[in-house]
Amino acid sequence: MAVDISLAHLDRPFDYLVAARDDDIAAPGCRVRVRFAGQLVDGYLLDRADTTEHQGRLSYLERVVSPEPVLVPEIAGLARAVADRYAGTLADVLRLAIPPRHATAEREPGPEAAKPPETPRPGSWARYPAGPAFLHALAEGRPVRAAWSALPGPDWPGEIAVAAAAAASAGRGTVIVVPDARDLARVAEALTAGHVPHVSLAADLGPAERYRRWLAVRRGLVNVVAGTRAATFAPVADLGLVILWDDGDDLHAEPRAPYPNAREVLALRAHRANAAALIGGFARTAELTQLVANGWAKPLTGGPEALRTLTPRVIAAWGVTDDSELAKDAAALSARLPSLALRTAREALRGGRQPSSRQPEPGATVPGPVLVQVPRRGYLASFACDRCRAPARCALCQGPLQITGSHQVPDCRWCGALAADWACRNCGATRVRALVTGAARTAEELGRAFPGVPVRTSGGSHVLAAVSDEPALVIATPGAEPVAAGGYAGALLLDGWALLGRPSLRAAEETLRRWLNAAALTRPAAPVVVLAEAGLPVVQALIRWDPVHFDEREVAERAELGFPPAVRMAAVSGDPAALADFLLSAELPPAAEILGPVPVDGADDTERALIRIDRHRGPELARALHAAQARRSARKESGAIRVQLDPAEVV
DNA sequence: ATCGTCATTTGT
DNA sequence: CAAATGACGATC
Repeated sequence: MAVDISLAHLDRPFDYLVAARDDDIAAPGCRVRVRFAGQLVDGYLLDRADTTEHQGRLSYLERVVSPEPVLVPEIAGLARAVADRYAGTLADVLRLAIPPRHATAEREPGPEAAKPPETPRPGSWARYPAGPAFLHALAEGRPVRAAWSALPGPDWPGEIAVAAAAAASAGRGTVIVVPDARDLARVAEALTAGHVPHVSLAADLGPAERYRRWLAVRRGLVNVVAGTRAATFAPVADLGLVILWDDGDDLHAEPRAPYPNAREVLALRAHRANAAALIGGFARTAELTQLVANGWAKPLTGGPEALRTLTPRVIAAWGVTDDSELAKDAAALSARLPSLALRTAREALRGGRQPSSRQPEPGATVPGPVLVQVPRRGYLASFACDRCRAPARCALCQGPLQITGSHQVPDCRWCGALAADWACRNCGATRVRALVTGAARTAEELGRAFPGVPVRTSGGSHVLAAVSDEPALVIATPGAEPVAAGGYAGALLLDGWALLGRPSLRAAEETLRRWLNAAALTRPAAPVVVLAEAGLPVVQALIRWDPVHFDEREVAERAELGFPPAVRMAAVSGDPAALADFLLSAELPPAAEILGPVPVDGADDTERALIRIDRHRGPELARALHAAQARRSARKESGAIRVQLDPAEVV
């Protein structure tokens, strides 16, 4: 059996005797209680056997908590593999995988088994040249794996539903994971509309309802599950397909140990279960690009005709050679809203003519709501030239500037150099300004610029799911953009600097992801103004709606620099003495490179080291880190050390 | 938390 | 030299 103790040196099965009275209910997978080192602890029965390797005396199981076999073999194996991948313990992963028991829900018989749907029609998958073949493979139960670049527009939940129906028509189950509750509602609605029997495992269900639905899945009464990241481990019977939407969203990263990411777990799960996979979104991640490069997944992208007709018309606020807009904006700059953006919004709101050289869609001139994407509150203020608003960067290392504590002079976030006699490399001005652009202030300013137009806001604790087709300004932070019933008539992406200026390895990729996600909500050929320079590769990728090539370049660059996903990184943190001891005693593979340790900002007495190793030696590194944790926990050494593989932010 | 093992101390 | 004590490590 597996005991529920997350100490690395106890992360292995223990043998117990089963009393005669428990013999018929003690089935593999059920919850049990045992005396372990004097204490009563919970655990899961992994297996029954007639013999033991153990030399000493065996204890009896204290009791069988419930005969319900909640830990099915597929998940037991997956959880072990995830623990190994992330240098964590099985107990920690099982806490993420299996919901708390609810005895009342367990006694209920559950719903009747649903009958599988017919093979679905391809529908909007027909717009993808490889779409019909992909569905055909699913309906035949073949383990096809797709890196999906979804076409812009509202059809993706329906496409997910069709894929799940295709797998179901082959008698196979599907796990669908989306970032948040609003996406989940869309997918659940599409499944219902497509007559695909399913359960939705939302995070906000009460414990009873959550366990009731989860049990219906475990008991094989439903075989399509949609949910947020906790659904990654849903014990779907005869898994045939895993689906992950918007795999770059940081909500897919589990914040509890051992910090697994839904994409990695689902890819591992599909691989182990010989199931198909559909992973993607409007954007691409470096990790998914890597899976394509390895040959694990094949690209599934829209046809050129579909791309041409469906994508918005993206306009960068500043062209590389075009100073005329910049000159016009000189006055408007103080208001942070370039005249092009205001003009575009005005035309979209009242249904004006589109200044397009291409054939405008008839719908594009119909008035409608305009989406305005603004930076999330609490972003680190980034700095820009006071005159031309080019990002202010360190003269020595090109790092981003910041203002800390009492200093009036900005310093570099990367190398720490003071930017005392800073001069703009673009225009020569010597003053910097902080770009503090909160949603509330932008809303206020836009409201004044468009008297009589309703202003709706979505973000933070107040998130709108949808807005009507009436002309309105819809101000939203990234990830909180409401869906407009008939698509937005236009969009303004105002957070370019704040996003691109973030001191993160993923800044460009993440910026493109947020832009594409917002731009995908517009009508075909609707104008989208992005406040960034047209010459930047990330802006070009948006204009051409080509996240794949952008990301391929990104991955190649990261490989040259020795950044993930070309290498595997581990972050190890804790108090300085414990960390030093850990790093010294850990028998890391010789190829591992230790960076740091350095103090962690904002935490007293905590340091962090990064460990870098070739991607193929990831398993070795994880094993060594787990062994080092085991050594520490066996010696009851004080001061916890946190080990995190693939840390999200490697600055 | 509790138990067993093994080295060390203590009592004859 | 045997019994008592205690440190340590494993934990079924």
